[in-house]
Amino acid sequence: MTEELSKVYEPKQIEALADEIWQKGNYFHTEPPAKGGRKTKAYTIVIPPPNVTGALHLGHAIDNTLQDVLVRFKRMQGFNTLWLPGTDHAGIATQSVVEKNLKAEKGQNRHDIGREKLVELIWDWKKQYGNRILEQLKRMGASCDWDRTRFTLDEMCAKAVRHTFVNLFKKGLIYRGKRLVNWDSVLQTAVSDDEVVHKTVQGNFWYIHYPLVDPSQSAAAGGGGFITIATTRPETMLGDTAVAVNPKDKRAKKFVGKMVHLPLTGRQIPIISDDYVKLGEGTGFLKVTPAHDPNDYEIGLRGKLEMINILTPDGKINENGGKYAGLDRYEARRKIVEDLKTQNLLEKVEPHEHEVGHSDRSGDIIEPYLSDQWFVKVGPLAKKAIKAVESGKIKFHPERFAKTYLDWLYGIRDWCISRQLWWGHRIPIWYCEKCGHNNTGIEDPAECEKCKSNQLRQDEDVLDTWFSSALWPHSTLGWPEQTEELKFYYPTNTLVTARDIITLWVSRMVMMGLENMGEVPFKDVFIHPTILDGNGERMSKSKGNGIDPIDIIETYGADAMRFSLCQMTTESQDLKLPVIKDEKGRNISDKFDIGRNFCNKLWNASRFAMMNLEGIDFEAFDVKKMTITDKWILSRLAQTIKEVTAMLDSFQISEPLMVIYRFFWNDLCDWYLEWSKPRMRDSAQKQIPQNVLAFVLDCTLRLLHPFVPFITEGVFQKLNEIAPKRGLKGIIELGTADALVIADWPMDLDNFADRKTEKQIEVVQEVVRAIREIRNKYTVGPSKKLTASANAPSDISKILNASAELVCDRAGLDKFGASPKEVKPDDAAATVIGKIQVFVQGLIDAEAEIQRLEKQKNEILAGVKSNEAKLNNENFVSRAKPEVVEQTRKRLAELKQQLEMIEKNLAELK
RNA sequence: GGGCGGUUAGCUCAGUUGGCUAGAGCGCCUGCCUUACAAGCAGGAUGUCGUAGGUUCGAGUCCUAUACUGCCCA
Repeated sequence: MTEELSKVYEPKQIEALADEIWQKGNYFHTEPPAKGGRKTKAYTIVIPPPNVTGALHLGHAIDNTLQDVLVRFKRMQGFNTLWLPGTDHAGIATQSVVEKNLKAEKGQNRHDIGREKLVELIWDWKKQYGNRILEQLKRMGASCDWDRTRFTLDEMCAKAVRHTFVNLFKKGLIYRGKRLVNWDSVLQTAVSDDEVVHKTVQGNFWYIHYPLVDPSQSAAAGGGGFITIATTRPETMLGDTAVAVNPKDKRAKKFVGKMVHLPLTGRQIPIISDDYVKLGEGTGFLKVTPAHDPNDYEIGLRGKLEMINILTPDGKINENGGKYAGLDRYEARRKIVEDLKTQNLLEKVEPHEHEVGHSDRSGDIIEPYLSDQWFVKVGPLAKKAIKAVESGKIKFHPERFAKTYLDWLYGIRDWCISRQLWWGHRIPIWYCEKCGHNNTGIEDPAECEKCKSNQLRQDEDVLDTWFSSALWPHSTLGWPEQTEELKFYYPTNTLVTARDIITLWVSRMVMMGLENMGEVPFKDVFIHPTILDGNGERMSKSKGNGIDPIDIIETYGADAMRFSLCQMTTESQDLKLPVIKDEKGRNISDKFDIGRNFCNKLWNASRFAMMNLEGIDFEAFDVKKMTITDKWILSRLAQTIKEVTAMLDSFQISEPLMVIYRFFWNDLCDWYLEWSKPRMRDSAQKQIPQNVLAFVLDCTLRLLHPFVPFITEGVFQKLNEIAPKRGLKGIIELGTADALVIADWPMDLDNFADRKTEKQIEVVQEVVRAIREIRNKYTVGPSKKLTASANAPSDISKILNASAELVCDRAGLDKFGASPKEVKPDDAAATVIGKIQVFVQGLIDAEAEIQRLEKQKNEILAGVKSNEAKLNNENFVSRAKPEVVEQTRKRLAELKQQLEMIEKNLAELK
């Protein structure tokens, strides 16, 4: 027996209830047909694996809510639906968390305890905290197949990584080379371009004289025996191997081929020409430090210059820096500037604001650093990835993001995949100490494949985390094994993510998916907005403007959070969420009110239904006894189902939700429920509205379930108890299900679409609203019954008279009637809507009435004028589409008629 | 420097291929504790659609320029 539902929506209770049902039924788990799973088409999403070190933030909340909406929608549509969860080992982030703890707790660094011990500690940490974020996702209602949870460092993924590396290496697509990388001197590792954040800092331009070896050259040109260069990093001069000028620079080009003394070093370096030097910028002379600047590096390659590395891995000057060796690079800068000054080689110092790369991880200034790294030659892979999008095999939603992806791939550079870390997939390369050969293999080699020596040393580095993330859609399904899962669920269908990792992750998954599987990893890429605070700034811990989704769930409920997030997810780029502090000092936002209010309304409408469905009997329903309101709500429902289904299929989120919202609130609650109240109390006719209501509510719950799963599941369970069989006998019967999560998505109800009935109800609603407006103007209390009548053309009068009861009920009348001959009673307030005049009796206050009518008159007059202006314009009449002209004529005629009626009423009052 | 967006009510946002008096939610004002819901009900007010040009019978919508703002890339 159903217990009374609580008066106010209590999210905690219903979340626990729904969660229990889902867990018991194991509904999120799925198997491919070959292993006994549903024999329908597959629908697959792989989660963008959150960082194991992370806690849930609103970015995750929206990303995963949207995935869940799609997954629940598809599951209900009958697809064999898999949402595969997991986390990412996040190389640097995780290692530095554990290193920090080690430092704080024991004062040790990683070298003190060694590689093996550190990795062990990180695994311990992962075991303890690694599932936290997944647990948080569960609280949001994420319907992932938790049995298939993966980790980028687990055995399955590691195997895929190993195979990929070996294959690419054997194809010659992985190579080792000296390259300039972004060097983090604190973490002592290369970091990728994406881990470098550029910040504007206040620095200087130091103008330095480089004396010419043969000063007569300069004298001939009227110079002082030196050239001047300007630099923001004077210490790098220790590694200069040339000075470059633009070949078109008339003033400077005569120096090309000459030599200058490099101050403080005793070296001589040539002056060369290179197009990179911009004309008319700076002094015209550019110092070239190929080992410590990316542009200089390119110049160095072109000019075959020597590359001198002057830094140690921890950011000090090395032995190539002569007497500055051993100094920290900034200490060296100071000393060098000082020395230049004493030698009279420093011309001037100018303050200069410029962009400097900082490490996202340590905050240290990034040094371009020449070192041995492993690279993927991405050219051939990128080509295929470009084609996949250009050919339409992969589609971005919104479309414009394809450009971000393509632009990046067009200009792609080789991908540095080695990281000087201990946490990650160790690079499977073994150097032969004897012959120097690089060995690799699926199995660890015991001897050099070339010289058979057993003196092998494995590369110390690990792979970039993105290397394993790039394999995510197929590695998690078992590749390189041809598992049933891989065969059935790959390629996946939709990838849902934010735009900031289109290049880093999306493109790499496409490249690797095509390489390993010969097939794209997914067909649709759904890019959703980024959540910002009220000032349009990204939320972050350091700014203190972040909202913790768990706080929102505690305060408003998970459904309310999901509703609000979905309601805000439009195609616009960003999503601003003004942040306020609650009484506990937590960051929240009143934007979540909308979700909470909606859930409360849904809860109460459901309570109403439960209270009124006592004794419902499917068999007692009789189609012939349906009234206009029944037909109307069914027609509205049919339209809603149609729109919502189409919109969800095209990755719209906010709009379908608002379509249901309006149907549920403005049609079902505001009108149908009210109109059905008296019928429900009448045992002779209650079976009709009861069955209609149970049916409509059920369908509404199904439509809403992807968005607000907990509350809909909870109500659905109650509905199962009180009205086990739902539908309209003789027309339609709803499939029953133990749980809403696996119930069928509402089918098309095209047979119920009834435009004529909807029109009739619209007329009734308009009349009711007109009467209510008058009631309000005259401040008539809700319990006071009034009498009203209407003058309307006979067809409309017929409709109104047929529905007089409906008008009376909603407008608070005891009597209502309409006819084409109806005249305004003397004591009546009057108003006009379209062709209808409505008279509300017993309410005459000439003053107020005149005021009201004057206002209405002015509104209509404005319409008359604008329409007249159009029709008086000959060009409009001759060039606009005939139907538009016709419409305008009709409209004008109607407005004029209304105006006439109002003026007549006014005249009578004056 | 290159690319992609945004600018519509006090706030957050809709506005499909140009076409009735530009919409929603929140907030605001008025009146209601009407036996599902005050997290509610009924009604109301609120906009020179960033600016300037242009195309068109007609522009929030298309084109050009410009301002402010955000993000990505170099």
